[in-house]
Amino acid sequence: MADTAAIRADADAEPAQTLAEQAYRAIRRDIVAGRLAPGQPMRFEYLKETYGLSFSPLREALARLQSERLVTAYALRGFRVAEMSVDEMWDTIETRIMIEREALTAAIARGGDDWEIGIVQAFHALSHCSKRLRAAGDWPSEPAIEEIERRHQAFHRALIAACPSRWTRELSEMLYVQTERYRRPALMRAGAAPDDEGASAGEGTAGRDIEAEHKAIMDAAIARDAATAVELLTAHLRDTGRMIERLGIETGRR
Amino acid sequence: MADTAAIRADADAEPAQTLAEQAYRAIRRDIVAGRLAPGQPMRFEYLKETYGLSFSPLREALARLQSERLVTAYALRGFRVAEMSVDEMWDTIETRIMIEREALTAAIARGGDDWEIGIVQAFHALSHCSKRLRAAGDWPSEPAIEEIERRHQAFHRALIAACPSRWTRELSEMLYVQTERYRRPALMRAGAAPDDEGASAGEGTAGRDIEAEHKAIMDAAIARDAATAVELLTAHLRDTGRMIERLGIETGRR
DNA sequence: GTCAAACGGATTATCGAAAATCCAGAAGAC
DNA sequence: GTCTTCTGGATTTTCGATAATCCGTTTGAC
Repeated sequence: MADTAAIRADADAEPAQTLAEQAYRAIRRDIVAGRLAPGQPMRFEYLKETYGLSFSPLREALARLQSERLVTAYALRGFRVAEMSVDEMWDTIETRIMIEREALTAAIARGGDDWEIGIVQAFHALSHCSKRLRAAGDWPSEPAIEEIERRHQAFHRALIAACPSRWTRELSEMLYVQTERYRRPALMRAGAAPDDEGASAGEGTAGRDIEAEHKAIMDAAIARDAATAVELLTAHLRDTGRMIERLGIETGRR
Repeated sequence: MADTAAIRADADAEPAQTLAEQAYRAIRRDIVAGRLAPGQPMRFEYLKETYGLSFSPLREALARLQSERLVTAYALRGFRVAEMSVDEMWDTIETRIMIEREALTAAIARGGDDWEIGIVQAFHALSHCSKRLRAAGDWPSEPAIEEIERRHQAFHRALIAACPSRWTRELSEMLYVQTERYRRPALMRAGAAPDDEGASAGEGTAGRDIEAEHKAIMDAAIARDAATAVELLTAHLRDTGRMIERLGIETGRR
């Protein structure tokens, strides 16, 4: 059944059982969303106030985020939000491409019905959500963006869900978060919803029809055309990189 | 100059500045060496006694190790040493192969004199250390094994040191540690030094001449023969996997 | 006899205070 | 005038105690 895939589609579906987990998710969310600016020192006084937690769970959260390169630790001088740069972005994207090519190939070779259903489902969930956002017309709200981002991640996750290698899937996940950290603030600044089609040329997405790109990848994957699917995915990720590069990676301080 | 490479060759060269860092390294070392058995619960009472530290730094260390999949966290039920299995081993090895193929290719394409010198240096350091160990004759001591393992890692790190992608290098490092966790206890149990040649067939290394394998990889790399180097490295890692599989992955409880 | 609820011991997660460390600026030596 | 040393305040790191949670066992009901 597609149950598992559907349930797992929403990342962090399970409630946070400990404050440390809660802190970890909240801080990660804020870093990825750009609410915590790159290089910004993460003073405990500030974190305590902002997240309403005490030292211990915050420290544990930062320790974990350090391993994922979202924060940088300076011994005896605290933590800072990890820096961003064009070079790092390309390194992240190219590494992600390397891993996801492998993952997608494996998924196409081994995916069953659940896998196909999961992809179609995730695609439509994303597409539907995206349309509703465009229909609303005005500037998208924060929660709306959060939701569309979750669905976007769910789609990319669904594509490789049938890859049997746990390491490959988890590394993909980690690098997805890293790239989202670049993509999302760039698009926000450009005034487009993160997954908007950008019908007007010269806009944030520069005339790309991202929904169509997703559909093409999905179709190739389900048609078991690994070579095409992999090339389309690679192009999709590189195009996004170039787009971000055009829009600039500086993020708005708060 | 090869200075940086030489200095960095010894992992964890810099002294641990905080107790949390110290705890992190010590526990990681003990897990990889097999002194902490897979699945074993990591009770804080025990950890406090063993490492002479208090809750906070230990928790922080475990949080980091969790990200590297060396310990598993169970919400409100503490931590356990991560489990091991043949399937996980092969997943780790194949993922490492995927990443290191890319890394080695890039390093061969871009490596300069420093890189070549670093490899030769690391190879000889390992080989020298290995010989001395064999000359000693008797059962190798723990510190001797630790040292040879450090040099072994340094050699593999030197091979890809010229790879420009930081993500690729760091993921290699992480997966190296994971594979060492399988390789080392298996070889120990077989009664061979971790990098022993195993001249007697049927021994732990089953007649492999590991030093020769390393030399062949090194020679191909320095000759800038990427295709050969990559195939040799792949075979080297897979052979090690098969060897571990033969020796079994159960580790001795303490 | 089987099942569910409740108790008690053990363990973890969290907190807030205490100790250690760092940084910037002032005072002093050359 | 430049460099070194000292000092005070801010910040991090660490600790031990407290509160919350879990698990195995017993008790009681049906």
